[in-house]
Formats: sequence, C-alpha cells, structure tokens
Amino acid sequence: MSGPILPANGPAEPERGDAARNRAAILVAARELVAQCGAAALTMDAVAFRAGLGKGTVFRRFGSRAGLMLALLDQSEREFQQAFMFGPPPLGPGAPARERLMAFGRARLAFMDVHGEVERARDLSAAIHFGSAAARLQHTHLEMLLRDGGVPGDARALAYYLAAGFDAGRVAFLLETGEFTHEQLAAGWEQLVDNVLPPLSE
Amino acid sequence: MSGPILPANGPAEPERGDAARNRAAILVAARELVAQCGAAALTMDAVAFRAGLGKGTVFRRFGSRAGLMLALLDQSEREFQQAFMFGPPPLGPGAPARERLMAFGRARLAFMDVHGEVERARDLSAAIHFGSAAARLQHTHLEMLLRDGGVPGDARALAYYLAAGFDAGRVAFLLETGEFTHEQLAAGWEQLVDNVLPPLSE
DNA sequence: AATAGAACCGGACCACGGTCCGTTTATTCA
DNA sequence: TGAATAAACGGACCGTGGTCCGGTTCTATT
Repeated sequence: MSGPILPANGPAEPERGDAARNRAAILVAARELVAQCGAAALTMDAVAFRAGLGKGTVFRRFGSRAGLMLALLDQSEREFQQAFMFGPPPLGPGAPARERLMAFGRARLAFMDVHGEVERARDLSAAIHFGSAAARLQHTHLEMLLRDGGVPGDARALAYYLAAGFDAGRVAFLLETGEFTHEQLAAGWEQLVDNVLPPLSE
Repeated sequence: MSGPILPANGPAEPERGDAARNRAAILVAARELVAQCGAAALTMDAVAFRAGLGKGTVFRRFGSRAGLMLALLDQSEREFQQAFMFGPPPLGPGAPARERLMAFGRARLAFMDVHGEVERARDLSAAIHFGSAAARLQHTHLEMLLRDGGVPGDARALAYYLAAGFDAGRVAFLLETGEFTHEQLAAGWEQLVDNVLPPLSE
C-alpha cells in the first residue's frame, strides 16, 4: 500500500545498460506489433523475434504478457493521470467535485475508446489488473472527489463501486453488442454521480 | 436478446443418450476435482481422464474451459436467481425496492464467498462472462428494482454501473489483499443504494 | 588491465487450452 | 433385424504463455 503515486515506465532500481536497451527494444517491438496486428493477436514469441531477442529475455523484463501490456499502457495512463490530477478543469482541480466526477467518467470512457484494446489484453492476473498503481490512483481520486462533494459515510467503499463501472472488458462488451452506446454510458455515469452526491445546497 | 429466463443446465435440443451420459460424467468429474484441488488448478485433461473420456469430448460438450465452469456454476446460480425472483422478502418480492436492493447486495456478496472461486475461474471470454444469462438476469433485476424505487432517468444504465461492482475477480482481490472486508463492501453497497434512490417520501 | 561475480541472455522445454479428423456408436427406418 | 445416417468419440497435434539453467556479458574493484 505504498510506492510512487505515478507508476514509472522503468523498474525501481536501475538496470544494467544492456538490460535497459533491451527493455526499450521490446517495448518498441511490441508497440509496432500492436499497431500492425492488434493487441489481442500479439504473441510473446513474435515480440521476442521482432526485438531480436530470446523469449526468456522478454519474460525476464516484463514478467508476463499482462505485465508487458501494462507497460505499454503505462505512458497513456500517465497522461490521463496528469490530466485529472493537474490538468485544467473540469477534469483537473479548480471545478466543484460534482463537475469533476462527471468529467472523469466521460474522460475515462473516451480513454477506453482509444486504449481499451490493450487494456483488455492484459487479462486475468488480478494482482496486476486491479492492483496496478493506475487503478489505485483512480480509486483514490474518486474517493477524494466523493468526500469533497460531501458524500456521507464510507467514501472509500463507494469509490470502489463507482470505479468498478470502468472495466475495459465490460465496457467493450456492451458497446460491441450494441447494448449500450458510448453516450448512454456517459450519461448514465453523470446521473449516477448526480444521485450519489447530496443535493446542492444553493 | 431472447431465450429462456433461467439458463438450463442442459443443451437446448436433446442429445443422444451417450452424449447426455458423458455430459453428466464430465460434470461429476469436474466437481470432484474442484472440491479436491480448487477451481484454479482444474485442467481439461484431468477432467477428461477422470471422466474416462477423451479431451475432445469434453470440449465438444462444453466448448471451452470457461463453458465448463459456467455449467458448474449454473446450478448454484439458479438457486440464487430463484431466491431473488421468487423467494421470501426482503430478497424476493414483497418488500420495498430499497430493501430488496440492499438485500441483493448482501446476498450476492455471500454468494461470491462460496462460489467465487469457480466464478473467477471462467476467465476472459467476455461473451461468456458478461453475456451469460445469469448476468443479464441480474442486470434486468437491478434495473427493475431501481425503476421500482423511483429512480429518475435511465435505470438501465444505472443498473449497469451497480452490477459492475459484483465482479468476482475484483471482489476477491480486495478481500484477499485486506483492502476491504466483506462487511465494508456490504455496507458500502447499502449506502450506494441509499444514495442512488430518491429519498423516501413518508 | 585483469579478475571476480553478479546480472543477463537465449532457446530448449513444459503444461495447458483448443482443434481436427478418422473411427466408433447410437438411432431411425425399412 | 439389418442397413443407412448422423452424431459422438478419442487422442494425436498445434500454438502460446511461462520456466529453467548453462553460457555469456557487463560492471566494480584492485
């Protein structure tokens, strides 16, 4: 439950020169393959081959397929974090909590439109999936906004339930089957926020 | 978007005698193995061997590992459905929507305490996971209760966000890491319901 | 520059999910 | 009851994620 707020793209301790070089090469190769064939079709063998390395090296650097996907996602995720933590309102600080919560939903859904495929590809492995720094950060952010918005009781638990709505797999499924449109989900979120926060006293 | 309300344990059309027998044998074998080694450690080879059948047969009957898990879950899931659709209040009909929603949360969390492992083992495969009859039924149920409770706007979208909180993987992760206790999640759900529904006019 | 030792590399290897197709078996109908 | 047909069976086979360990390469120390 500790560690850096914003997840870094590199490892905690500095690696040897060749290791760092290889890590970069692997990321480049993976990005190219995703762009070319899609995240779902990316195989670890292909990444290793394209990077001109052995498969063992890829696993040594990233631990698993999920870990590699997480690393790929990392940069985009950090931009998103930057936006909701330090960016301009209403997503960033400066707007009332209610507006920020609403903006968060739209922003996250839009994020998934672009990066959802990679996000979805880092399957199972709950520890990596739900325990990632990005996931924690978003949870904490929502909790803070809820508290800020004057919600009574256990803001942390409430934040959990709200955050669960932004599951890449779930959202992708609903959009693909046509069960919901992006707009419906976005509007639903705003309504949820509206109902959860106490009425404005003005 | 059609089909039976309660998912059946067997296939739609009747199968040949031997096929039905084998289906039963596979389910028995799978259940024993789950009881013995846990759902996560269950392999399709082991199931086939224990059932005295070829692997191909197992896949023919259940399509995939996820499908087999779903079948294992099916009976328990149907009991749960029975309870919230026709059982005694407050979970079943007869109580006000607010109480029923609250009871639903507790009941579902308790369900996951028991069956969560199997539920979690039917990984990925969004179509099977999120599109299952049980998932749809719960979603519809929540939607109905929300509408019944007088929630304004798009009850369906709201129901989606509420249902997302009951993800076996998510819940298991939170409980295992000690981030939340069962009770905190249950209480959080009740608070969420309380906040989402319009205040009682009495 | 030489040496020691840790870190890293590679690719053979394993386990598991899933597919395929030749063979076997249940059912139907004459 | 026997032939015809459709369905089911089995297990060899494949691709992929992940592991392992002997050999190699980098870095620190003197």
